[in-house]
Amino acid sequence: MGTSKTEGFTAQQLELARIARALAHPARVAILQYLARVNACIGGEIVDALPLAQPTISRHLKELKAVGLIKGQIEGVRVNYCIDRERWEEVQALLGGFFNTSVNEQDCC
Amino acid sequence: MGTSKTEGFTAQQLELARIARALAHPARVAILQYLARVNACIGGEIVDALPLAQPTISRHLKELKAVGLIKGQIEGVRVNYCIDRERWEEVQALLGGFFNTSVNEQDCC
DNA sequence: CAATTTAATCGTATTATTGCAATAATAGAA
DNA sequence: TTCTATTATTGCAATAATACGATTAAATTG
Repeated sequence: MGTSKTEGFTAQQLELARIARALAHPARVAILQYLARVNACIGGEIVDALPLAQPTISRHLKELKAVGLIKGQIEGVRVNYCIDRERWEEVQALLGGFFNTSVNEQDCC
Repeated sequence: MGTSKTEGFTAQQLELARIARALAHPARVAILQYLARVNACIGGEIVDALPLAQPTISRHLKELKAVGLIKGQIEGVRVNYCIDRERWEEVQALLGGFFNTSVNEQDCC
């Protein structure tokens, strides 16, 4: 049905999936890398840095904002975007915890 | 257009997005957690453990296999699934590297 | 105010994803 | 071989995601 079932899954599983989905597009990965690399908060130069049209990037920014990974501050005509460091570390910890789940040492198949 | 553009992005960005997409569903997160938790390789009990129909889970397993996070070994009528530990650690390192990107200390907006 | 600049939203087209019922495929058991 | 058990595949239907042109909104400038 195109819609993911939510009943029967834990809040953590849903949260992990939600975060992963936010990262599940090269443009959004690129945006985050760009914002992390540039020392200052950068506005619409993101559009110049990516091979996508402005409305499309605006959409991707919106999705990243929705999961809290970035913030946008209106500054006159421009908008300064930056990574939300607090949330960034929160997500890092969540994903780190997931991947640190003890995986059996010997491959079993 | 429903299809992500791939030109203009780095191989690493595409790979990260591909991995994230594999994790972008609670059922797939749950499957990985289940396989990580259960000490032995478990076959179709996954179907009993999740609130989804068998064909749907088969589909999710296929996607996890496609990114290499799990392996399936046919054993008679059953299939033993388990996490591919090598790939698991590879993905862990990739995501870890991504999130360890130095993010500016002071929030800028 | 009019013009400009920048970002967001709308409208639309196209493709992808999700889910399940039905069916097929495969291997072992009777 | 026939039956059973288990997993994969197919065939829909519904919804989500992606992309971009056109437009709108908001603030600044002249």
